[in-house]
Amino acid sequence: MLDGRWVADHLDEARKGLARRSPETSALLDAAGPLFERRRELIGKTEALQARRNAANEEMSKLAKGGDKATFAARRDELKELSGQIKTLEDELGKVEREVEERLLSIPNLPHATTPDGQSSDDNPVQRTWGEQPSYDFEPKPHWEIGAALGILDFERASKLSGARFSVLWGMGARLERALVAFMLDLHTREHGYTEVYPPFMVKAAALRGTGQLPKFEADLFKTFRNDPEDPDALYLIPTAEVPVTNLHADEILEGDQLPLAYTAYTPCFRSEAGSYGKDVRGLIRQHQFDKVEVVRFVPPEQGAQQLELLTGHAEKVLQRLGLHYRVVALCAGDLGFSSVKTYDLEVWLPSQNAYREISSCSWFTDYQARRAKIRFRAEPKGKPRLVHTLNGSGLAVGRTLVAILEQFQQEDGSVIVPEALRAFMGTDRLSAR
RNA sequence: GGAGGAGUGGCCGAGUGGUCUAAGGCAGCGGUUUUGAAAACCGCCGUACCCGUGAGGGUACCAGGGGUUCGAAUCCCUUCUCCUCCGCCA
Repeated sequence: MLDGRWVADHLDEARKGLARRSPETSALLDAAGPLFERRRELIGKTEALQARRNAANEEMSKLAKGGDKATFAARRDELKELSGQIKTLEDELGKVEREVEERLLSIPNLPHATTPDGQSSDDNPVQRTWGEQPSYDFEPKPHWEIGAALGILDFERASKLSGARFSVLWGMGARLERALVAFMLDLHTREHGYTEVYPPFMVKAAALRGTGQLPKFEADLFKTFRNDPEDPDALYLIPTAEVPVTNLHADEILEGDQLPLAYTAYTPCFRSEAGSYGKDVRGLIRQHQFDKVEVVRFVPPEQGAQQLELLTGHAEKVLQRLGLHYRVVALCAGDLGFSSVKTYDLEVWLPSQNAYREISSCSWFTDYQARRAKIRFRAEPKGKPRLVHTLNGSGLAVGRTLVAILEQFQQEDGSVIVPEALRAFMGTDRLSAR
């Protein structure tokens, strides 16, 4: 979340920044100024009375020992009155603070100066393109046809088990999924310096609040409960490893010389995607459950911008090693994720759709997540704690990588060439129907 | 799931209603001493927020929330976490 104090002091600047996302967004600030003033005022009043009570307590302590019952009783009655006033003020202050907090939690981050203007994904400028767009002297098939013909992809049985938007991988399909996870984790740990993490796949609401999924995006999540759907301790299935991995350091003060911290994690991801029905109804592109290898970095604020380039490069390396043609776009302000100030999407080429499709999203959150999750560090051993900057990116979405491999490396006879980098894991250089 | 026990500052640990601003120790930082080091001694040593240009002042926080009281780390209720034993179990 944004710094409430900064927002109160820079309302115009904040409003301008949010307006780059959308006009409605900047309206979220309208009540912020007066509310913050009210908070200040209440803190002043409350603390003044609390100070009086503290002073009186000392006196009461002496009176209690002195044995002057009458004076004691008189003072006690006065103080009862004071305590009542304090209680009222504290309750009021609590209400205002909760309201400030609630509002701040639903205000998105301010787009970075280098984030391009624009309203939708159509306005995202292409930064660079890697590799040659492959050409085929036959009509390239969609991955679900290729997968069905190879006997490795099964949506009918998945539907029997779990309904729409689930999939079953068979045989070499399942193995390819596993190979991709292992390949990606190996690359990031051995060559890019990431520490591998295996986190829980279910988290508390606090973790989701820390990274920004809650309170605004509850509808996109799967929530679990035992008896009571409103149970405040109910757990959610993670929509991305970003959530458990970023929150690993919630409520911590890190030492400056530990930074940057770099973690990579494989997890399944669970998304309800309530708003997206009708899109990508066929195939593996949009599923309620999918695998992803994520990379997450905790860095000093000064390094945020350069670390985004570094992290994006690490995600790109996966595609490069696999030989998959892709491009990089910069998300425009209107298309930017809630917590991000700047995001690069990697888009892989899908010949059957004659389009580039998102396979990774690499974002810089400045101190927005760190403030929510209270992730701080000391630049100097004795220095004041400061908020870190967090970044993360998919490295990569595994299911979509599998899709890209099937589609880009498909052959006219229905077989699929296995990329060099995966052959040791797969034990073969080609997937064929038998 | 059942029965017990526990949750204090980076760590250990004292503290069961009023010198409250949490004893003491360890670790850490600064200094004295020393040719240097160790040891010893002295000092410092949490976080957030509010007021103040500043020096500084104030408030809150002893797992979380609520309550009793003039006053709570200390009593009561509740949630969570951890430990021990029993049951079940990949």
